[in-house]
Amino acid sequence: MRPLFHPAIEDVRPEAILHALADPARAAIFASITQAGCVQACAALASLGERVIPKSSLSAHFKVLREAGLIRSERHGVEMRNHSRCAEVEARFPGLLAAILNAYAGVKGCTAP
Amino acid sequence: MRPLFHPAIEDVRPEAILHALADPARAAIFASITQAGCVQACAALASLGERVIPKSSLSAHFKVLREAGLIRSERHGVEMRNHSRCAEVEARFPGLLAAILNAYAGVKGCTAP
DNA sequence: TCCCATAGTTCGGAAATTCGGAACTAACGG
DNA sequence: CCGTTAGTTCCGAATTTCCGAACTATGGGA
Repeated sequence: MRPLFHPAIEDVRPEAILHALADPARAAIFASITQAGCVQACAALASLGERVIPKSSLSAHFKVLREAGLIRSERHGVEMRNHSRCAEVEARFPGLLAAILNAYAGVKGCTAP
Repeated sequence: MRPLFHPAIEDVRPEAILHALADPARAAIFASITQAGCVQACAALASLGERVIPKSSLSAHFKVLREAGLIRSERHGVEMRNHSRCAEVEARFPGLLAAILNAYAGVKGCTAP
């Protein structure tokens, strides 16, 4: 259980970000973290949609987001605090995150009957 | 060899777009088509980077881009003409494509020593 | 008309990813 | 020291991706 790897912002690659956010579950997690500013990790996000995400999958999702450079995670007692790195990413790839989150937000409601 | 399936713009999902463009090769193909306005398909794009892409993979890439709603392909004699649907996508997801292509464009040169 | 060349597509199996349950580890609180 | 909470790791099953080989479609001669 090493100190968790976070890429430097200049090592962040666009394909990693797109891949990370190409999964609606991960995008929802990231959107939630970004909106809240700081969320107490996994347990709090286990059921964002209607689907319950198993712990192991959730852990993997956080790892993908972390290694893509989208979030920063640090242990705080028993739990994990996740911060969005959106300011850094915004500086490097202007408009990217806003456009992606916006795109998802736009279709969320369209699934209604 | 059916008439090729293209989703209606309102059926286009953000996750499909992100997934399609999360592959640098596909992103490069899409960028090329978008910049040129209309490109004579596969053969013309077989070696965008340093890597030669086999025909079957190229065909699969075009299929992914097409089914994500990013391009429109139509047969024109022996070859295929591919058009970017960026105007439609822009109307549905404002700023998305520009931000993504911009992000890729920004790091392309950073790989220099 | 028949055959060839060009441009893509489909098939099929190997390689790489993803998913999720079970077991494991870390950090407190009695 | 034991139990509980919060996450991580392991590993097998299911899915996806990759690419060579075979196939299909279209146009141009001879």
